[in-house]
Amino acid sequence: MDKKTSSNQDVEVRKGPWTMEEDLILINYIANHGEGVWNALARSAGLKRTGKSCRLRWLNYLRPDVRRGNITPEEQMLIMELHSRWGNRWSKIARQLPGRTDNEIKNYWRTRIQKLIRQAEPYSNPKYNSILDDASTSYSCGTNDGPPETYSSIWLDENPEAFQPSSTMPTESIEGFWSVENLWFNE
DNA sequence: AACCATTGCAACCGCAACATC
DNA sequence: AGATGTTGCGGTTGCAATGGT
Repeated sequence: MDKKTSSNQDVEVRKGPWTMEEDLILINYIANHGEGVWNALARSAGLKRTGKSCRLRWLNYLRPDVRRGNITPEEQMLIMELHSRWGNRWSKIARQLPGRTDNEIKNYWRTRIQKLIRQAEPYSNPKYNSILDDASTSYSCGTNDGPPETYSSIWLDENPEAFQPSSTMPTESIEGFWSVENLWFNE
């Protein structure tokens, strides 16, 4: 799983989890040269990764402004709200949540919110089923005749105690920011 | 303690859109 | 106008961590 050889001409391409050394190389290179054409960047930096892989790693984990973990109740509400409006437009949703990435939101949706909705299913409210159908495939974008009741209202129905406005935001926001040290040693 | 099932998440893949030549 | 390369997006997979028995 660790190393593989790409099909084109003996160019060794690493796959799988990034190492700390690779992260540091990428961070340092971008710090010195800025973001550029990712394929060229990967070569110039001496990384045996595809440009695509470098871009993903940078955007999702290494960028200084990326917040990781601890999705707040406010953010969860917003995700539900926006998903009810836009469907699986993860990058669009992510732009409304500073520091959050489309990948994180997508994962969060699949692992947490879908589970939440499924748990609500036994109550056999038709709205849950329609939401699940839509969520598992995709919304037809641009239609603004969205559901009158949103996910957030459903979620609040199920978790009335969970949302306490403005209680947790400041500290968690700060904790969400990374450093190379806590990226690799404190998690 | 050992095994199995489930969960959460990082990373990859395929595709479409866009840019450049 | 077509070929080629790059970027961005959404879906999916693989695997480590965790929980349950």
